[in-house]
This record gives sequence, C-alpha cells and structure tokens, in this order.
Amino acid sequence: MNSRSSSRAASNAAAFPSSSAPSGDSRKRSRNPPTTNPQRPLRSKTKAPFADFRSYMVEKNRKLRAQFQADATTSSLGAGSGRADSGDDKGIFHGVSIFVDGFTIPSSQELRGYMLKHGGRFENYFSKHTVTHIICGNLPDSKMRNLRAFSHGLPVVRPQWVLDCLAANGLLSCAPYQLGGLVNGTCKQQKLSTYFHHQGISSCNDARTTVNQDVKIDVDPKQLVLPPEGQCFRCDGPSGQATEELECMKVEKLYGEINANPESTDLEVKFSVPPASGAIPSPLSMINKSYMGHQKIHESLDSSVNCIGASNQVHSTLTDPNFVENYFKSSRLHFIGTWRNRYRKRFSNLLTGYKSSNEKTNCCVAKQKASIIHVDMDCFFVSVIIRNFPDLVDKPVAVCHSNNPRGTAEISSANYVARNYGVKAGTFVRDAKACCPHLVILPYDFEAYEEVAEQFYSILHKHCSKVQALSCDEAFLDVTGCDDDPEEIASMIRKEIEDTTRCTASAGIAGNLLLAYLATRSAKPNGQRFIPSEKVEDYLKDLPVMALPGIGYATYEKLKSRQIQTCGQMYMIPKEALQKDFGIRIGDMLWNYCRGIDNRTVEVVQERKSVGAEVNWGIRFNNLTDCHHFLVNLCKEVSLRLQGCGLQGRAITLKVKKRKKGAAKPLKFMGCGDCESVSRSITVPVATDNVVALQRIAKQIFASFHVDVKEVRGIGLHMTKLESSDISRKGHVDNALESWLSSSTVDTGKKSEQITCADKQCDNGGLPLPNGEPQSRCIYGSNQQDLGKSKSLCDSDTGYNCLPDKDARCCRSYEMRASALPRLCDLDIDVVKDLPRDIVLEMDDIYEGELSDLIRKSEKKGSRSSSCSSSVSLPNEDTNVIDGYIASGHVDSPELDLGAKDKGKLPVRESVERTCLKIQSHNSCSRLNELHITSTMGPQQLMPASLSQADASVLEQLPEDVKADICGFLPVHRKIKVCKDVPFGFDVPNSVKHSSPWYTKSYLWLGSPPFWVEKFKISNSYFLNAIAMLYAESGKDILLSSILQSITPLLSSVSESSCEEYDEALHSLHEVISQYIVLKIGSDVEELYNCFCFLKRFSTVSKLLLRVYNSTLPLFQASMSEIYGGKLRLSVIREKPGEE
DNA sequence: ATCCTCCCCTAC
DNA sequence: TAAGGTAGGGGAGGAT
Ligand SMILES: Nc1ccn([C@H]2C[C@H](O)[C@@H](COP(=O)(O)OP(=O)(O)OP(=O)(O)O)O2)c(=O)n1
Ligand SMILES: [Mg+2]
Ligand SMILES: [Mg+2]
Repeated sequence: MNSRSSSRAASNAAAFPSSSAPSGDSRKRSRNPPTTNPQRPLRSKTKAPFADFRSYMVEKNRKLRAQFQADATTSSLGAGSGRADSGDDKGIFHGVSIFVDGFTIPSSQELRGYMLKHGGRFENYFSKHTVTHIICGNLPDSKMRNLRAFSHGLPVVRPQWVLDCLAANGLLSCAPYQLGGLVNGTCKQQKLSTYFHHQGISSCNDARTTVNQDVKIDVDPKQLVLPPEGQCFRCDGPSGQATEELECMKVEKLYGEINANPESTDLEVKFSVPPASGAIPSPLSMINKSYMGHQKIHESLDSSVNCIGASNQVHSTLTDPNFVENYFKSSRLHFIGTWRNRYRKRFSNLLTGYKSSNEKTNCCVAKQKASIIHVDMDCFFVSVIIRNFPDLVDKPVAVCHSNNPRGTAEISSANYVARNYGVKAGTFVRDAKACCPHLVILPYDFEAYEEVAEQFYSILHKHCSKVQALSCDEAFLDVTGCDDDPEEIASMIRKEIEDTTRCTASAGIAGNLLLAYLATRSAKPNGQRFIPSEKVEDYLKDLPVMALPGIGYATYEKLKSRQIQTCGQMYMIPKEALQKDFGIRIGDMLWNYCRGIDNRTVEVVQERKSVGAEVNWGIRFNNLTDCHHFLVNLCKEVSLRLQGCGLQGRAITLKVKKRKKGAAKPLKFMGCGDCESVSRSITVPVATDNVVALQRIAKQIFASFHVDVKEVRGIGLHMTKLESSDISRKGHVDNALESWLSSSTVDTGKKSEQITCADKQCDNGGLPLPNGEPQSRCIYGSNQQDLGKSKSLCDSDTGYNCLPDKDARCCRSYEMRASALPRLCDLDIDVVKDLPRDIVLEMDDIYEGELSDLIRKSEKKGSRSSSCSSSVSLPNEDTNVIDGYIASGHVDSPELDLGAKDKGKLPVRESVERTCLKIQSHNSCSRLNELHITSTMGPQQLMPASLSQADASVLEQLPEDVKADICGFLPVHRKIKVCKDVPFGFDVPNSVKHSSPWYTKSYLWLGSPPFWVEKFKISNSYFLNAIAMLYAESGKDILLSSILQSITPLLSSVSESSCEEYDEALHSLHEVISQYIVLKIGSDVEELYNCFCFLKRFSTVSKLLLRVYNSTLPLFQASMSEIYGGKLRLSVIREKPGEE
C-alpha cells in the first residue's frame, strides 16, 4: 500500500509532483507536510501489557519448543545418557513451563538453560495454554494488575523460585515467590506523565506555521471504486460529544490506572476541542509500556543489579543484540506477513481434504456459474482497538506506534472518518496529522487482532467449506452450488462477524474472484454488494485501472504514460500490445481483468514456496562482528521457521540493502532510505534447515558482496527449493530405518561434541573478539556478562542445529508426513519388498495401505514401477548419488562413527544403503538435474580466485614446509601477488580448519592445472606420475572423479613401487583428496561423493586406494556434518590382510 | 524451448 | 524517534 498510496494521489486531482513519487526513499513517498495541532496523547491499552505481541505467536512457540527439546537432547547427550537431577527421572521441573517476562536475574537464557536441564519447558511467547508459570523479576503496579487479569490465574513468580528449586533439587511451591505484594503500592514505575509531557510539548510547540499548504486529500482509486449501492454506514455510540469526564472514566476503567499528575491535564483528548477541555491519557502511553517500555521499566527498577548496561535505545542493531526478535515483536508487517502461517496451523484440520482444485472447480464451473464471496474486515486494526473506545467511532482514528506529530511512524490502518482526510495505511503519522489534525492515534494490539481473525475465520469456515485466506482480515469463499442465496450467506456471515467480534466486515459477491474483490471495495465500510454479470461492463467502464488487483504504482504509471487510466480505456488495447509492453502473463492479466475476466479459483490450500526473514529497519552496523551477529540471528530465525513448518530448503538467498551513494538521510527514522539492493543465492545439494549451514552460507554470500558494513541498511535471508523435512527418514519411518541402520554402529556422542565446539566458534561469527578495538565498539559479546550469555546461547543453539527435534517432526499432521515420502508410483516395489517387514508396515501406514496394495499387485503382475535413471555416470553399486545422503541435521546418525566395529554387518549395511537409495529415487532425480547446474557455479564465488587474495601475513605464519610447497608451486608471476593483502570471505568448516588457514588445506588445488599435477609429475612415484599424465591428457578442469574413474589401468605401477614411493603416493593422494574436500564441500558434494564411490569400488583391487579412502573419509563426513548437518552413507572399509 | 538467477512489483 | 515483512507472480537476460 505504500507505493500505491503515492499513485493514489496521482490519480486524483491533487496529485503530488510525479518526480517525488519514486523518490530515492522508494518505500515511502517523500511528501511530508508538517502540521500541528496540539494533540493530547491518549493513554490507553486494551490488554495485558505483558502479553502484547507475544501470545499470538502460537506457531513460533511451537517452533521454539521444538528447539528447546532439541537443546535438551543435546545437553543430555553431552552429560552422557543421564541427567543432572538426582532421583527424579523426569527432572525437577517436569510439567513446569515457564514464560519469562522482562528482565530477570538470572537471565531468561539462564532460566531457559535450567529448564532445559531439568525437564521443564521454556516458552518464548506467552500463551495461557502452554505456560504454567510466569517468571518475572519485578513489575510496575499497573502492569501487575493487567497481568493478573490476563494471566488466567497463572502464578507470577520471582526467578529465585527456580534457583531455590535447583538448590533443593526438587520442585518447591511457588507460592512464597509469587509476585504481588512485592510491587503493590510502590511508586517505582515510570510515570506516564513523563511520556505525556513529552507528547504534549511536542504537539504544542509544533505550531501550525507550516500547516496545510500542500496537504491534499488523496482519493484512493482502490477504495472509492464506485458509488456504493445499498451500503449502510452506521455510527455507533453516543454522538460524538462525549464529555471529558466520561472519557476519563473510561480510560481509568480500561487501564486501571489514571495519572493524577497535574502534568497530565495539559494533555488533550478531545481533538476538536481546545486543549483545556480534556484529560484523557494517550493510548500511546500503553505502547510505551507494553511494547517498548519493558526494558526501560525493568532497567530503572533493577538498576542496582543490572549489569548488562544495555542502552535504553533498543531500536537499532547498534544497540540491541537481540534486535531481530525485538523488532519482529513490534512490527505490524511482520504480524500480517506471518499470519498466514499461523492460520495454516490453527485451521489445518479444516484445510485438509482440499487438494489444489482446478479440475474439480472446473467441473463445477462447467455445470453452473460460480458464486464467489469476498469478505474483508473494515479498517481492521482500528476496528479491533476502537471497540474499547465507543466514543471514538465517529472521530478520525488510526493505529500507529507513535503519536508524534513530527514523527515518521506509519499509520497501519485508519478508520473511514480519517480516510476522508486522506489518512491511510502507510502514511507517516506527521503527514496524517497534517491532513487531519484531530486524528486520534491508538496503539496496536496484535494479540487482539489474532483473536478476532480467529473468530472471523471460524465463522467463515462454519458457513462455507471452501475458504481461501488472503490475509488476517480477508478471504474468498466459493459458494458455488450452495442452496442459499449468496447474498444472504454474505449477509449472515457479516452479521455473525459483527455480533461475535464487535467489528464490521464488508462483502462482495460476484461470479469470480476479481469481481467479488472489487465489489467489496465499493461496499465498504460495513456493506455488501453483488455484481451481477450483466452489470460488469458498466461497473468496469470507468473504474481506474489502479483499482484492479495486481496493478500498483509502477504499472499504473506505465499505463498512464500510454494514456490508459480506466478499465474502459484499457479495454480498447489489443492483447498483443499489452503483452508486448508488460510481458505475456501480465499483459494477459490486464486484458482479462479490464473485461472482468478472472480464471483463478478459490484455493483452500496453497503450497508454500519460500520461507524467509528480512529486516530493513534499524539496521546499522559499525563493524563486521556485529553484522555477523545479526546474520546469525537472522539465520536462526529462518531455521526456526523452516523447522516450525517441517520444511527444508536447498536454495539460500541473501539480500542486502546498501545505502546508495550520495543518498540522503532516510526520510523515515531508522529507515533504510535510498538503497541499492543486491541478492545472491546458493543452491546446495541437500535440503537443509540447519542453522549452522545457513550461517555459513549466509556469511559466505555476504562476504561475496564486498559491502561496507557501515552502509548496510537491510538484510534478508530466504530459503527456496523447499522440500518437506522428510519424515520418511527423519521422523516416523526414519525411526525404524535409522535404528535398524544404527544397529551396526556405535554411538557418536563424541562427534556431536566436536561439532558443538565448532558451533561455538561459529556463533561468534567465527572470529575472535577484536582485541585492538575498544570493547564498546562491538556491542555483542563485549563484556563478561555478554560473553557468558553468548556461550549459553551457543550451547542451546547447537542443540537444535545438530539435533532437530524428532518429536516436533512426528507430531506434524498426517498429510504432511504422507507428502514427505516419495510418491507411491516412484517407489521401486521390488526394493520395498526387500525392506524389513516393520519398515514396510510403517510405510504402508503412511500410504494408507496403498503400498501393500501395490505390493500385492506387483506380485500378481510381476510389474515394477519405474525408477529414475541417473544421468550421471556413477559407480555401479550406488545408482544414485544423492541417495547417499542421509537426512541433514542428523548428527546422531550412525554414519559419523568411523570405527566400524561391527564389521561383519557391512554387507547388510550396503544392501540397506542401496535399498534406501532407490526409495528416494524420485527426489533424487530432480536434485540431480540441479546439481549439475549448481556445481558449475562451484567454488569460484566462494574461493579466492588465486593466492592473490590470500593474506600474506597469514601466509607468513605457515610452517616452513608448507610455505615452501606453496611458493614452489607458484608461477613466477604470481609470487608477487601473494603479498597482496586482500581479504577473502570463504569460511571453511571448523572441523577441517584446525589450526591452519583454509588455503593451506587446499593450495594443491589452486592454479590451472592445479599445483598437485606438477607435484605428481616430478614425484618419484610412477603411480603419481601416471595420474599427472592422465590429468594432462584429459584436458583442463577435469573433475577428480573422472580421473579416479580411469585410474585402474595405472594401478599396476603401484605394485612395483618401493616402500618410499608407496608412502609418497599414499600421502600425496591423501593430501590432494583432503584438499579437494575442503575445496568442494561447499559447492559440489556430488563430485566428492563420486570420488569416494570410485575409491571404494577400486579399494578391492588396490590397498593403496583403500587406505586413501579410509584416511580421507573422516574429513569428508565431518565436513558434511558440519555444513549440511548430515553424513553420507559411506563407511570405513576393513583392510583385509594381504599384500598390495 | 526451458531452465536458471536476479531482480521488480504487488498485496495485506 | 520507531519497529519499512512476507510471499507469490513474473519479466529480463543468460546458459544450455
Ligand atoms: N500497508 C498496510 C496494509 C495493511 N495493514 C494492516 C492493517 C489493516 O487493518 C490490515 C488489513 O488490511 P486492509 O487492506 O484490509 O485494510 P483495512 O482492513 O484496515 O481497511 P479496509 O476497510 O479498506 O479493508 O492490515 C498494514 O498494517 N499496513
Ligand atoms: Mg480490511
Ligand atoms: Mg484486507
């Protein structure tokens, strides 16, 4: 709506200069008429302050719970199989689920840790359904009252309770620790008057000198479509002349606290009434308290013990180490952007059974004309809040974070009175105040929006089974074939919505989605409208093109430049012309829409194609460390979201907004301003939700942008190429498969720990804290406390990084599990039949018995379903490369252990290996195709092109022999470049990093031909000589796997070699392959896998190759684990006695 | 032709 | 002060 609002202006007579429209600060138009009117801030709040945004995030809770459990798993792994608690198997806090409100000592992270260790749960967001105890250090009086009201009787307990329970090693009664007496009657809380005073002053001072001269009322072509028919606008409540006393009482009642401070009396409540008239505190004060006040209040209360010293300003990455989370808590766009996901979960039961319905609907359509209803709540965010202010219904009201008449906070929603003044979503509050000096600003209440949306959809689903959710306040219903009259259905629905929610909705009824949508627009507010097909042409004739969905500011401008402003005008343009100017699809859409044609159908379920998180506000960095810290948090966010919906992705896209050269200060406070944005994606061969993998890749991409971190204004991370996080392997069936597989190997706890260590480094951005820099420069981990905190974060992070929670995956809905398996037709039935019976049964369960049907059929017919054939030449025994991958994220899988103690079981393992491979063949094929593409992008982007980018000073510190090696191989013309001090951005797995920089581990692969070729040529080993020759003959850039594939004829030379030559060959091949792993692990796992398959194949004829295989496999697997969170089904080969 | 990546545009 | 997100559609242009 932002960009659109500018064009709305343009569409009106009062258009602002078009030059300012796509102004640098593109997200926002640049018009900013200042204005005034002393606006007495109202003080208000409708709900418990502590609950604010948190409780609505049911989904997030669930995700976090999953993480928590993963943490718990990790920690119990770390502590052996047992737990810290004595006696009680389930832990001290079994059954306890805490929510930590605000600042506490110990910190919420520590409390989380205690819960984790001792069987309890930790909720990141409050929900009366999941939380058993609210842990709270201290609270101001008013908050306490609200807290009581909304804590649903849950005990609000001081953190000491947790500590004492731990000390007592048992669950103590929380009664003595309950908060209540503690804060009652104290006057410690911040006086609201302070806030009001500020507001009052700024409004009063801000005189009217500059007012109005260019304040224009925009008429929104998307809003005022046509004169509405049959709409009825109702004005509830007393007729606008409410007395101040009344208002005061109301507010007092609502908030249970009224500030008697005389200062507050200068606050204006009644907009149209002069300042003296009223004393209603601003609702904004509640924003201050409930959304951002927490920290301040706690800090002032706990200043004596507060060692963190966090800044009061928690509104940028400069000051808030937890910015991602805090920002999202208050972001309206985040709320509406993530709403759909919560809806999916909340109504998943009702969304099942509806497949993407094209054919189905088409049959219906063929039979009879479709009947579509579009329902949309009227000025949703305002309506919900205004329920508590009945006297404001006929006043101009908007929802906004700020009431500052000079501020750049955005209006989220404005009621229809305010809209008449030109106030609308996206307007800066200062512009809104300029347009409408009496505008009343109300605060957000996300929890209430969530609640009303739920009621809204419950009603819709009650009346109609085909509901497509468009947003939290808007849906399409397909009532085709319903007996009742669509208009009556709409009417009933609207009535029930109003009765239930005390908010009004409008509805449009028509023959397709487009017309229903448009009808709603002209019915608003609180009306409904039916557009019969014979009226369509009339309706569209003069409709501004901007009113059509899909036509926003840019398209509008483009059309305008072609003299097309109404649908009637567009009607005259041939389809071909539109397609030429706007592209095939968009041209087609334009042509159809201006005729009222819309072939879309109501889709109850929509498959998700991407998952991402983005922040473009408050982003300011002073150093790379802070930037990395932010990136890490963003990765955590995305990882959690992926896990929360059971998805993993293979393509990771990083988007960075960078201040444009010469760009002015952003129009919007802490905004991104005029930016150029870059994005780059990397596709990995294995879908992942692993936070470590994400972090590594995100950092790599970020480095490849070579941006000055001080110029960064926005960062986004998105996952695409999504796959279900494959329950067949990781959850349900996987449990059986996995345990069957693991029976042949031993536990890998040790390895997990190793990875844990690596992660800790990673969480610090993989960098040591800058020693030379003043500590204050780096806001994260800059003092003891923070270090401690970040360590505990690390611990818990690794938990969920490495051990995705199986329970969370198992509890996903049935259809998700089903879709996680390959399609039935892609199964190789012969292979399935070879599986252990319990596994087949489990699979059959998921396929609802169809699998056993298929098996029976195949036994009758002897037929096989086809499986994909690989396009790659691969070793025979592994028909499909990717199939070798096991689920990412499974550190606890057996593959990592290279001890291979159960040697006797190897053949069994191999058969299983192959069996599993074929089961996965469907997925694998599609992946294979892409692998070839992605492997071409390979490491070039990630690696320095040559040693020229290596840091000479680091080079200097290399062991002498390594240095000699490198320099010996360097062509003369490159030797100079080595000294160039250019940083690089490739991050090598910690497990392979050890002490030396990465390039000492892959220098053999630098150059063309790679240095190892030269080395092999001059080697004493004939075998190595031959390999070098082979490489030379094969041409440039041949893959190592191709060389290995053709290596057998050369093997004869090995048997004739001396001991020294043999050792040299072994050592050299080990080095070359090790470095190849380092080089390729981030870009071409398939190639590495191929190499190992060939080594494995030829290990039967060459002990040398067997040893090379065994000696390099650990590095490969460890690197796989670290980067992709999983290992390959490759294991060490037992060396049989015998001579080479 | 058909895929890909990197954008831009749109909606709430 | 203030919380400019999220996801889908699609076009341009390059690679195959
Ligand atoms: N730029 C925007 C657009 C919308 N919203 C939020 C506030 C709205 O209340 C809600 C629903 O969006 P609508 O487009 O349905 O707008 P309203 O419901 O507010 O008004 P209308 O009566 O036109 O539907 O989404 C927002 O915060 N910012
Ligand atoms: Mg609405
Ligand atoms: Mg809406």
